[in-house]
Amino acid sequence: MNANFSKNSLKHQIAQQIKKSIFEGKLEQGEKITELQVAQDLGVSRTSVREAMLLLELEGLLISEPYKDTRVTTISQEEVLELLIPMRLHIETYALKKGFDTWGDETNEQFKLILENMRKAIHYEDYPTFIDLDIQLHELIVMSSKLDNVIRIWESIVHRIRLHFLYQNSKSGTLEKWLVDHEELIDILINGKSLELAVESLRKHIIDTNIPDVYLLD
Amino acid sequence: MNANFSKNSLKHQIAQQIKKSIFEGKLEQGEKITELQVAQDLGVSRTSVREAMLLLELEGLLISEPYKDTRVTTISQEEVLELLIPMRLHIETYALKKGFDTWGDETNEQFKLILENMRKAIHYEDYPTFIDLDIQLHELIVMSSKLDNVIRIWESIVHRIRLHFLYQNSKSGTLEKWLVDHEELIDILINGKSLELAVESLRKHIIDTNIPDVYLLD
DNA sequence: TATAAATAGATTGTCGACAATTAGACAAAA
DNA sequence: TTTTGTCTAATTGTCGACAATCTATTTATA
Repeated sequence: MNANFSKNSLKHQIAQQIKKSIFEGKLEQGEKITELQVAQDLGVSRTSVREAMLLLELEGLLISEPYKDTRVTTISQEEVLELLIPMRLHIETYALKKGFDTWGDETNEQFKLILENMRKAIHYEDYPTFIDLDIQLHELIVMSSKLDNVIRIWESIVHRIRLHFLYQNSKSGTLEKWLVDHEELIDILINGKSLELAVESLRKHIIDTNIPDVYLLD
Repeated sequence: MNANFSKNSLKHQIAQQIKKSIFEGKLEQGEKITELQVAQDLGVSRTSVREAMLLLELEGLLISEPYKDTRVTTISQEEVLELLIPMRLHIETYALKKGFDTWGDETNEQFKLILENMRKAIHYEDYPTFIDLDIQLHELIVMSSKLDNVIRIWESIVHRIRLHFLYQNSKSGTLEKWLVDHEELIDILINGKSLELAVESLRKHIIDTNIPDVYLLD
C-alpha cells in the first residue's frame, strides 16, 4: 500500500490556489480571507473552500477562530529557528534513510533539473522562485520515502518555514552562497554512493542554509 | 493574542467522539468508518462529520483516498520509535522551555491530580486510563506554552503514538516501572526550581518510557 | 469456461439554502 | 462624555439534496 499522491480533489486544488496566492505575496501575513470571496473567485461552492481552508489551517498557513474571520498566519522567527527547522531536519533525514535505496536515474534527472532552474532563478534574481525550487528539492527527498505519514507531517511544517523565508528580505550575497550550497548537496545526492554521506550532507545543508548569518560567529 | 482552546465547535466534538471510539478500542486498526453511519449515530449532518474526519485524517488517525473508504490508521512501530518519539521529544522540551515560567500552584495541583489518578489506574490495572493520564500530563506541559503552532504540531503526532501504546500489549511489570517514572518526573516538575533540570528530566522520561524493553540491553 | 461489459448499491464529493454568531454603526440613557 | 443596548450587514456553521465515483454482482460474449 504505497503513498497516495493524487491530491487532485477539488479541496486540494483550491488549497493549492490559496497557497499560491500566499507564496506569491498576493496575500500577506495577517490578511483576512473569506470563504465566499474565494468561492466566487474560483467558481466553486463554499463547502469546498471551507474544506480547503481547513486543510491550510492544519498546515499552519491560516488561523481561525469559530465564527470569526480566517487570516494568514503570522510567522515567528524564533519558532521557525528553534522548533520547525530542527523538526524538519529530523523528518528529512528519516525520509532520506527510507527512500535512498529506491532512487534511480529518474530521480537524478529531477535533481539536475531543479539545480538548473535554480541557476536561472539566481540569474534573474528571482528569489520567490528560488525558494520554490528549494522546497521542491526537499519535497523530492521526502516523497521518495513513500511514507504517507512522513509526507503529511513534513507538509504540516514546511509551509510555515517557506513563509518565513519569503518574508525575510534576502541579501543578494546570500543567494550566491545558497546556490553553491545546493550544488554541493545535489552533487553528493546524485553521485554519492553512501547513505551515510548523503544524510550527513543533508543535515549540514539544512543547518547551513537555515541558520541566519546573525547566529554565525566569525 | 493567546492560544484558542475553545475547541467546542461541532466538528471538534465529533472528532472527539470518534477519537474516543478509537482509543476505547471500539474501532480497530484498519477498520472502515463511514460518514453517514457516524452522522446518524450522533444525530448530526454529514457535512460536520466530514470536517471532523478531515481533522482526524490530518492528525494521522484516519486515512482515506478520494471516493474510497476511510479507515483507522495502521500504526508502524518503526515509524513511532524512529520518527514520532524523537519529534515528540523535541516539541515537548521546546514547549517546556516556553511555558515553565508561567507555572503556578494551579499547575502543580493538576500534576498532583494526574499522578493520583495514575496510582488508581495502576491499582485497577486499567491500562487505557493510564495511557490517557500519561497523555494528559504531557498535554499539560505542551498547553502551558500557549503557542498555537506548537500545540497543533504536537497533536498531529501524539495521537498516533497513543495508538501505538494502546495496541501494544503491556506487561504488568512495566506498569509499575512507569508509575515510578512518572512519580519522579512530576516530583521534579513541581519541586524543581531549575528549568534545565526539568528539561533534562522530561527528556530522560520520554526516552525511558518510550523505548521498549527489547531495545534495552541488560 | 473465462473474460469483459453492464448494472445496482453504497459511499464520497459538491452544491445552494438557511441558521447562528460576530463586529460595527447607531441610538438611548446615565 | 461615556456607557449601554439594539439593530444590521457580513461571515461562518450546519444541513439535506443531488452528482460523481467506486465496488461487487450480474450478465453478455468469445
